[in-house]
Amino acid sequence: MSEGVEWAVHSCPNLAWLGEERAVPAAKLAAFYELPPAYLNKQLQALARAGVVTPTSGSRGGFRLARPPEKITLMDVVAAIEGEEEAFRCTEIRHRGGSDSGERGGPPCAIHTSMRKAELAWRRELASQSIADIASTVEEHSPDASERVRRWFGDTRA
Amino acid sequence: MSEGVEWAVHSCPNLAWLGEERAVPAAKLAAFYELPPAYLNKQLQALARAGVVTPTSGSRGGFRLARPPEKITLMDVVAAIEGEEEAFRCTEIRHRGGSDSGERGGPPCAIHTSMRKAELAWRRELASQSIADIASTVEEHSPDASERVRRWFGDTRA
DNA sequence: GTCGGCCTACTCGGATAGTACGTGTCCGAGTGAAACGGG
DNA sequence: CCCGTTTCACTCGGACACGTACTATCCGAGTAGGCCGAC
Repeated sequence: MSEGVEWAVHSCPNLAWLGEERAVPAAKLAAFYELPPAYLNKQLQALARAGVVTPTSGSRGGFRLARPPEKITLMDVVAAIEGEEEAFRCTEIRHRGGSDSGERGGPPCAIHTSMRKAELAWRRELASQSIADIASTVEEHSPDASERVRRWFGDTRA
Repeated sequence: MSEGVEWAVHSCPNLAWLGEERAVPAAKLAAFYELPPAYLNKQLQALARAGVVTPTSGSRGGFRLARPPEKITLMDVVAAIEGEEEAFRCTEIRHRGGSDSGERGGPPCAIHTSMRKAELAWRRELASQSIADIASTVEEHSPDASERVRRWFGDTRA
């Protein structure tokens, strides 16, 4: 799995804490985690294309969450970066060479079915957890997290 | 996910139907599915390293299942090809730059925990399905599958 | 007829190129804000 | 003092190199089986 997924998921709770009315430049988020600014920008662009965040150009521009953090799931973020297609691609090799029984389609590919079943379990688990859940868990362990984030992103502004 | 996973998983039920006392060369399996022989051989080598199949050299050599198909899970095969490490790698970016609270470790990374939870659901689902289950499902839909496989792999031998 | 040795053909196994995708970087188009000047 | 215009700095967005890992291939080491000859 791409490393950009980790960056994108980490960015979201910060955007949530900073509120929906405030835009954060990719460069500032990158500085927060010491990441390559241009490359993090690329990942945020992918989030924007997927409708997870909304971009704003010009001065005081940046990215903000497109909807309340309760409505954004980990599945949304992962799908935005990795793509919607399933990881296991069935190329129907059972219909090739000596294994071909002649009839196309017919019974579904048992292996494809099994792999998809596992992948659906993964997707279901990711879809059951929202950015708000992540933010809550973090604040539960360190209650000053949101305040620290707000201060850090506010300091360099003044 | 690598395409080799599909090839490896498809190969296993065939090895199961052909019995444990009979070895099948990689080249013959490749011909069965019209795959690059040398490359399929590479995947089978990975299965051998993981202890899923046992290789045999020399004439009448090849690969056979290392244990009964009921004891081989999809997880075993996928892990043999893709590796044991989890897909989402947490690089602890939360402890870098302005996000660093000073204390290493401390509370577990909430994002890592959530991603791992989803991945465990995936692994559990894969581990719950054996090669024997796959073979049974296939035979349920087309009862002559095992017989056809045995005949095809036997024909070129005589 | 049987046994031992040799030879051959066949198999895996790892080392070696080619290619697609993820990683990282750069510069330009567009925009919003702020500064400036005139009314 | 207020408003319109201009300028400017800042942001995203897509186009451009680089590295790694998957894909594909080839050739050599090793082995099991079969053949041949001697006993």
